[in-house]
Amino acid sequence: MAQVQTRMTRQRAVILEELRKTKTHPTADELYSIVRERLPRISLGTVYRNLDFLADSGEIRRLEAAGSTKRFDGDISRHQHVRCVHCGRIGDVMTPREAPSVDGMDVEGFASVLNSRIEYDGICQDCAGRVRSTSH
Amino acid sequence: MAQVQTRMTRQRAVILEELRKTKTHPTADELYSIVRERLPRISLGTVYRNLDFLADSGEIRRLEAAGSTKRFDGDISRHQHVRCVHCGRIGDVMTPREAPSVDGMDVEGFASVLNSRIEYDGICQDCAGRVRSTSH
DNA sequence: CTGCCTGCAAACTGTTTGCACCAGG
DNA sequence: CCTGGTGCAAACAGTTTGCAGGCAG
Repeated sequence: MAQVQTRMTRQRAVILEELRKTKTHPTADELYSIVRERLPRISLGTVYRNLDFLADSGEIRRLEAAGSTKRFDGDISRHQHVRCVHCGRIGDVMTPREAPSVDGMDVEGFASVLNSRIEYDGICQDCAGRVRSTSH
Repeated sequence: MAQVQTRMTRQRAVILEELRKTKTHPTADELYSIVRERLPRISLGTVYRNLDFLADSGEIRRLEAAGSTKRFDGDISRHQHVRCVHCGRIGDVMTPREAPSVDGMDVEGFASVLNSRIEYDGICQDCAGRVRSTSH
């Protein structure tokens, strides 16, 4: 169950460092272009592999958010997210409400309920501006 | 802004009917194979187009759930979902907790917060059985 | 040295779209 | 009829993976 071995390659280190530095909850692609400025020859596959690795080992968080593209967060402290319904961008909620307990919850067809989470939908400032100018 | 015109084709009717009949919150693909039993020549593209259409016109609900594959719900009443962390399957929560209000919520970078929703993670019975037998 | 990790490219999955024909109202 | 909807296939976007060589420890 524990990791057999871990190699801190330059790629892995830079990915982790840049993810922790940014506050934008980037997709793998976005992080790829950020990291490429420091490691021009890194491949997208490596970014994916390391994001998976880092998420599995608990150093970063895979966001369980709606939307087609996965996003990642270098901040693993417990906090909640707003997601822009137009572009999928994610922001941090500063004053989180308590998510309800799942103790004793019983759902048909489910063996167990592990935890709950509050998700917020919103409109980010960029999209708000864009909608105002576009007829939509 | 209103729909210009709407044609209730056989395909659209069957898709809507089958989606309302099932309780499994199917993906487009799953619904495709259900519908194909009645309309063997229907195309997957048509299923996607109609799911989009029906969701936009409010007759069905696109589930804003985590996971890579979109799922749809023929039940548009307000209720909450548990999602299996292994297979993505979705179940209905029978006794929903109230989702917190978003009045006056302010998030940096966001113009507005529209609504909140509680999501539950769980393990469905199928996966629970499978995990027990597999070493994982 | 050893074998985990990388770059590269091809493969895959889920979804969208262009086009010519079809059929609902 | 007329124009939205359909089937089909090709195109896309995001992600995963096989392979040969590279580098961390």
